[in-house]
Amino acid sequence: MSAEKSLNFLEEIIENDLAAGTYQQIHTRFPPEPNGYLHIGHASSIHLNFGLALKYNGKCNLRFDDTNPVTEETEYVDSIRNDIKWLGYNWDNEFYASDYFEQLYAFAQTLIRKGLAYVDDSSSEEIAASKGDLNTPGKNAPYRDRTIEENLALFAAMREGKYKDGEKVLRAKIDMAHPNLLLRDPIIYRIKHAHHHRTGDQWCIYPMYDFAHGQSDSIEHITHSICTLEFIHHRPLYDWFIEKLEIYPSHQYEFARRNLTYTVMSKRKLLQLVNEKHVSGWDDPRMPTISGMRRRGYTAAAIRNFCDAAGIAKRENIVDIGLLEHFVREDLNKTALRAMAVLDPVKLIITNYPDSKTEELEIENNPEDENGGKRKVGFSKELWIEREDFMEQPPKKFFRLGPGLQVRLKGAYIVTCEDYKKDENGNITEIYGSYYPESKSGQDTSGIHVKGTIHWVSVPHAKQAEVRLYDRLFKVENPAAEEGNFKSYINENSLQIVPSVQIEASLAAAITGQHFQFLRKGYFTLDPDSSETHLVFNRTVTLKDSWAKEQKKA
RNA sequence: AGUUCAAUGGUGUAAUGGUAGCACAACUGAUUUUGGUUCAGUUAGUCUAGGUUCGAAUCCUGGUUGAACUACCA
Repeated sequence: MSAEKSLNFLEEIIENDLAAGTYQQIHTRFPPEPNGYLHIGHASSIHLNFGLALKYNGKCNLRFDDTNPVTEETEYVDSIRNDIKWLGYNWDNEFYASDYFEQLYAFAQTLIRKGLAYVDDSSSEEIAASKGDLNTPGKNAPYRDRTIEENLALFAAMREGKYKDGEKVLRAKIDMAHPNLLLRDPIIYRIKHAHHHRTGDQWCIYPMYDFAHGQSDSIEHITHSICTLEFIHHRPLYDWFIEKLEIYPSHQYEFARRNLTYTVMSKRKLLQLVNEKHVSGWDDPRMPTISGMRRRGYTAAAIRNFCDAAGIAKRENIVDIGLLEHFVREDLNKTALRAMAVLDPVKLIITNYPDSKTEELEIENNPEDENGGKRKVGFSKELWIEREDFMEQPPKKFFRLGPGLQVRLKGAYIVTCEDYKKDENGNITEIYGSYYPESKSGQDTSGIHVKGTIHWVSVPHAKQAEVRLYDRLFKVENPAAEEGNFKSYINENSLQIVPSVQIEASLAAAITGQHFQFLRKGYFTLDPDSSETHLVFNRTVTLKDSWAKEQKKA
């Protein structure tokens, strides 16, 4: 009965391939370079590659594209593995491009033997100069016509470490006048006397991306090699190597990378934010990294649902961060335990409640979950309530406290505001009200109906915690597209620390990564910075607030 | 300027020559012991000019706009 979900262009290609019998089983791969942390864009690619394998009963490899020893580190490998698992995916095989260095070397020799590759002694500058430009064909290098034997010997000498970095390169012999600059005799091997995170000092020559990626796909019999749009110009080269090497014909398909409003996504820019201390690290809760979002309190399910809803296509895009937040709220609404916390406290004194009396009230943990159970919350004469829940001169539709106004205290009683006290600066210091004993939650016989319910924390029962409120990292929707440096658009108020928030006692038992909804205030999670004596909560996302909207209009 | 790719409500994404749909956002209203949730509803779109066709978002041609490509990065 359910409406059939439409296919994206890759699913269509796959279904056609499967139907035509081109493949019995599809095989995809997620191929990160271990030179940084994964972000929401990678999540999109992970969800795509692993999701396709799952949907079509295929396989998906994790392959680290580690062909540049100077940028890659084991630390990144570990974080990438961890993030993928956290997102809920398991790879069929874990491979490294560096596993294939010997094979890749042999492929290069094959190309030389076919007269399709040569060693070039030109400097980097000379190569760039002879490359031509978008409108000018390039010129052949003087070393282009060396004999096969000479090339073989020189390439072997390169491997043996006879030359310094930059002294020689191996180039594919294609066409220096090709309109696609990438086919103007691309460099396929370069000399780097550098320590590799896995192969150590075994090699001093390393294959370039173009000479490693397609061949790695081919070695692994990847059927659908999915990458982002900027590699579209590489596809002819990808195909050329496979054709000339006569190896398993993997195919490359490109989709548009996922951009989000109010953030940046390029690794280079994210690295700058980290290095220049605009954020506390890769896992700063404001970062669009998987680790940052996890710390912020986003759930893996929310991220997966987001990726699913946003879909994929081939056009440039920038998705509203609000869509991600929607799925975070949707997931957390179903699962997060409710609790009460007063961020900006002011005291409410219930004048007709006995001085020494306290009560243990039972309040539901999650109204969305019938089996969620209840918790005990202490109640007494003096309560903390939110400063913004009281107004001296309340407007028409203000359903909170003000002189003469009535509200229900969540899970407790209905109170009427009678009086309030101010200091010499006009700040409210105390609010006084009286309660109706017969209006107790769950056994209300008062017959009174109130429009508003507010949260509260009993003063003698309260614990304290630090709360970190996050706003968007940038002031503009698309910082990367703005004039000038993207960093000039950083929102300097993206982190607001509230050092002492009044929380209900049950929150003292919170554990890192646990999700809560602080009633009426938003979703929060315990930050790893917390200790036994000092609790720190991150605000994951606010609740939707139609009152705030109403006020904005006024 | 060359090459390549793309263009559907504010945003993202469907419709595969035959009723332009879905989600988010926005806006109404109802329900609500969270101004949350839930429910009902409203607004809003095929870049442009031609062509093919009984019929075009879809195919063709021109234009416009955007993106990518000139790293010994991936």
